[in-house]
Amino acid sequence: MKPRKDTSIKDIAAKSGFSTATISRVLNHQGGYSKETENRVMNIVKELNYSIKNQNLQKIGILVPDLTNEWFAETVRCLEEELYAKNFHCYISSTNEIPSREHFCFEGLTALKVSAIISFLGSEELVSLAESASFPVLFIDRIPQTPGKFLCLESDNYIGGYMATELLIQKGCKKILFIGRNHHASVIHSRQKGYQDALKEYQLPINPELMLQLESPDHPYERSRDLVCYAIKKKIEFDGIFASSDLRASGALQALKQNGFSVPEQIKIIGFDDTSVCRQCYPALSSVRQDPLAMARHTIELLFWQLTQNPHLAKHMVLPVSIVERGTT
Amino acid sequence: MKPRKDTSIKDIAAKSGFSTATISRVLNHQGGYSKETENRVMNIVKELNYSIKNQNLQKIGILVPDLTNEWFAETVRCLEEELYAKNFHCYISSTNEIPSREHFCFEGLTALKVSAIISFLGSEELVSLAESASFPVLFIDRIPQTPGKFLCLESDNYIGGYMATELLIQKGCKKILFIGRNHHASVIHSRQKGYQDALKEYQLPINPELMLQLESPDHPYERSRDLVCYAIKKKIEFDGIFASSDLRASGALQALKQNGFSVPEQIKIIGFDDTSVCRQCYPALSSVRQDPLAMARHTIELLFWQLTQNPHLAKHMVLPVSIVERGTT
DNA sequence: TTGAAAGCGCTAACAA
DNA sequence: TTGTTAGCGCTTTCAA
Repeated sequence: MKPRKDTSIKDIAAKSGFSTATISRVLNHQGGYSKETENRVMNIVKELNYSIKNQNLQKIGILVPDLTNEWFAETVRCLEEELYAKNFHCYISSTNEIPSREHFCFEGLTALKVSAIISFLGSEELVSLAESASFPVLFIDRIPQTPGKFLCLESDNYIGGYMATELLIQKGCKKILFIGRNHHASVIHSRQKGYQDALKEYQLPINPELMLQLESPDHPYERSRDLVCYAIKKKIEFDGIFASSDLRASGALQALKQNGFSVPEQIKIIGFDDTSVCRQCYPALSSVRQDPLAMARHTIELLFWQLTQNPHLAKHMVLPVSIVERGTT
Repeated sequence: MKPRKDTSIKDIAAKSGFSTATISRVLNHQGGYSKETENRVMNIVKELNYSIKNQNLQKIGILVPDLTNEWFAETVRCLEEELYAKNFHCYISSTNEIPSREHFCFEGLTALKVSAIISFLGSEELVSLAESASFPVLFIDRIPQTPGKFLCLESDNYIGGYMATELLIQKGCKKILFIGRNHHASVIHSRQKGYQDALKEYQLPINPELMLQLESPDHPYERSRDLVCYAIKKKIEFDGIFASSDLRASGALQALKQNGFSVPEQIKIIGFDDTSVCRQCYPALSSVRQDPLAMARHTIELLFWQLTQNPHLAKHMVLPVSIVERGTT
């Protein structure tokens, strides 16, 4: 920690002999100066340790609900890599799943003068903030309920839910438990819709007793385990479980083991996201994979299309998912 | 996404009848105006959708090596909560464990005109960047090798390593495998030193063959599992494992199960960090707990002390760790 | 390719 | 409590 007073472009101008205008041009890569001038200026910039504070970096804000969720963390990481390759800085802000925090975080990113925000949240609040922003907002994963006006990108959660359920049915399951979460986010609803439609398609009854909902996003493993234990205690019968996330599936698996059920012989399980926990369970957990890297690449592609071509672009893109079968099915 | 041209405080001044100076004061919460003025101004600010872009928010940068590591993600989350309570915005930047990215990320945060940076990285590079910064940098977890000049905060990794090893010894282990990582970070070295000193204290031999090092931070579970499988194949004998992280411990546990060893009867295991994976293993994993919330609280306390009192404060703080015993010991 | 000078948006000193 | 005014740091225009 050094100077109290920051060096300004005036200092660089003085030391280099150029005018502040030239320094400004060089720092903003605007062109209209010689290579030699650039070198001289940049050397003095380093020498004086110019704060960069005012340099116009390319900035992207990333808004997430929860970084302790591995799928978010991994997708953010992929986004960072893609953005780094284009020399964009990215700044992450997390609401920690607190809705009232969304406004605060969005304003925080806005204050950075970012070129765009990539939002993993699509609440009404955020849609309204995005509408009045002077830069594009791209929604991914939890997209708005009416995606019409914005760039939106999501995995095919509906088909994922359908395929997961279909797999369990094809393996002989007749009574499939669904573990969801009470939340307005689009992703959970789509997965549950896929589950219900698969049951219908195979002429199995849709039993509300078999659709369990967690109340909070915290401790998905423990809450899900307890929920399944409770279902067993209540003598609810089932021979398959489709959980809306891997951690919930893993908790369910634990509940079954504790109660002496054999997996996959008596009861089969499949999760969603294909995160690392799948490979750490025993038996290893089957899951619906949504690829973080593919998600990140398409996001950045859309974003740069937006930034460079069409400032009023609206588009809704759906990425395919795939089944990864392991020991629990 | 709306206006091409941002509204400025001039617009608000015109519309409200006040001068730009008053608007500036209100926006920066500097006081010296009536409650009524504030309300009038803030209403027009909302009405005109003033960009906030220039509003002087209180900003803190957080620099982390890897957000997919649960301990980092959880500690960052706690930091965010503490900072939110003080109305500070925080901006997270991750190097994704790539050393050459440190400069890029630090500059990115500097460009935001943050009041301070909290860094989970303490490399030479960062020390040099911190020295020439015009704001305080607080190092936590992976603190610099010569912490003298800065605010530094870490868990007692040495004692943690010592206690973990001691616990295994007291439970009867004579040949304890250590799983570390080839990295200059202070934390791993301290844990390994604690391991070695505990062995010495109990007059057990320090066998280099029993100290395994992972080469990369990626896939700790898989790499650790493979490493232990390899050790078993090579007929290296051991009856206890101290792993320098929970995921490495979990991978080791998996390797033992695959090879037909019973845990904790034949071989005991303990990890480090006490992350959620400990409760998801079977048997549940014992671990050395370093509390994310305590870490965050002390960090913020030190930081605000620095920001409000002494601008040239240097201090090295060490937080206690505790053993959490579960099924693997 | 460069500089002088004007301008923009914001802050701070001072006066009322 | 508020406005006037000067000033700061940066960008942009215009002329050379």
